[in-house]
Amino acid sequence: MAEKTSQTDAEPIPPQDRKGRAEDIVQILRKRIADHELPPGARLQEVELANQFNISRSAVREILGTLEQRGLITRVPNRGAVVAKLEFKEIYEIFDVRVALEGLCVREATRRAPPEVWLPHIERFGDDMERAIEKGDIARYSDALEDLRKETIDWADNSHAAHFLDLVLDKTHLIKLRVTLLPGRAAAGRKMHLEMLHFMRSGDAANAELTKKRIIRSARDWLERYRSFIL
Amino acid sequence: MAEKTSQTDAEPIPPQDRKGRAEDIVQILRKRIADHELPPGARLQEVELANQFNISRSAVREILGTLEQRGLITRVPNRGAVVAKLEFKEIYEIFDVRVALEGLCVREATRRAPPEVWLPHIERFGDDMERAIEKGDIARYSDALEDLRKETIDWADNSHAAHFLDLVLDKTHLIKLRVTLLPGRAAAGRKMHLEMLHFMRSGDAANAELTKKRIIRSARDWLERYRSFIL
DNA sequence: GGCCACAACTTTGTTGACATAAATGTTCCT
DNA sequence: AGGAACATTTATGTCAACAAAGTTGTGGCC
Repeated sequence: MAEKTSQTDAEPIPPQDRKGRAEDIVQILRKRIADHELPPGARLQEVELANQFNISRSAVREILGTLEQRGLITRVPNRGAVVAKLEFKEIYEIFDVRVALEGLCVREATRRAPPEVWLPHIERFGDDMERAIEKGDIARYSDALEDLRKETIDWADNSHAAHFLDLVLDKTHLIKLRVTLLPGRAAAGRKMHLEMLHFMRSGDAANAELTKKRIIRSARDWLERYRSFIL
Repeated sequence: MAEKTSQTDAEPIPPQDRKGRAEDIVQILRKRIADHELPPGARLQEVELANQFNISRSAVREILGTLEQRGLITRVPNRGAVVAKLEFKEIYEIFDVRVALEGLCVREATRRAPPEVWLPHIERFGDDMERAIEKGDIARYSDALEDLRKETIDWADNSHAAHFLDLVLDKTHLIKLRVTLLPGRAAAGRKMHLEMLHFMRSGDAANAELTKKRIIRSARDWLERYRSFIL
């Protein structure tokens, strides 16, 4: 076995910046788990992580604690931590929660933001995007979607909803991507999002919310239809 | 100063039951914080807690970590943990989240549970309860409400929604109680819940959901009106 | 040859000591 | 007296060693 697992970071060890560093490492691991770079079932060994990030075992332990709270890993006593598996049922649970919370965020964002906020997004989801999707440039759509989501949550100004959405989106990040990649999904999603954005622009919070809910439910239906492909 | 803060528990220290014990202590502290037995701003000192529960400081540390994740305490570096304060804004945020998630739970519970499940609750919220409330027996109403909430969440069968509701209800537990104690609120709440229960009994998930949402929004309005009393 | 028992090894759990930062108390100088 | 610098105290942050549990490998016995 190799002497040491590669150290991602070999800085001169800042003196008392432990706290912030731990926070950073949580983000890194969140991303790796969300992207399945650490796939479900993968073991997270304390000493290995300690070496990898050049931190002490107790720091690793604390980090594992927060990842456990977030539901990203499960710890079995005396056996360590593994990346949590996402049960089928959980996926549907999360869709329902997303319908509720993202709907809330769209509604509130529509109420709070000045209408012109949505103009750049309407532009971005327009004809150019339609052509890009037709050519298979799904990443562009996905990026636009992500930016819109961020801005919406920002304007919704509800830290609790934002936090909870953060938690569930970590778990279903990859599934969301895969659904977007399904043939025809991006085109359908673009159209509906454009519709939603027009409601937002005109300040029609109720219809914006309904449309967002329809979008998420529709994504769930696509997942259901193609589930053998995606899971 | 006293030698030792009183030990709540002086068992012979079970051998390797650390994990479960820590979990218990989290529940205890959750309750104490929710009830304001530990009021906002109260300090939680590590050694003190360690003595009180007869556990090691690192165990306390882990417990404080989970309480922090739950948003019940805030930790400032090198200064320790204090019970988190609930800002005005947060209360409104939580009401909105509750409308979304409890609405979801009522809808799904209505869909999943056999209708007769709600009969005992309808009974319980009936005329007897009306008279009890008139006589000022608010506790009885509050208990019935709590049982209904638990059964609803149970039948809704959405662990994510249940978890998130757990988190926010810890924070607003006391406020919820105080609103219930406002003159007239319990009577109004009873009536609306009875209405909701009839929808649930007849399997009308959509109207049950709408009614639940109306109930929570109404509670928010009461809070707003009497906020100088409650906060 | 299969299987149980035992032993070595690996990994997590726990404890206590030490380091460091903030708060408090004290002293000395103006 | 007032205040700044310093010392003390108190609590948290960090680390490394030790203990316990689990896993794996080996050997003997039937």
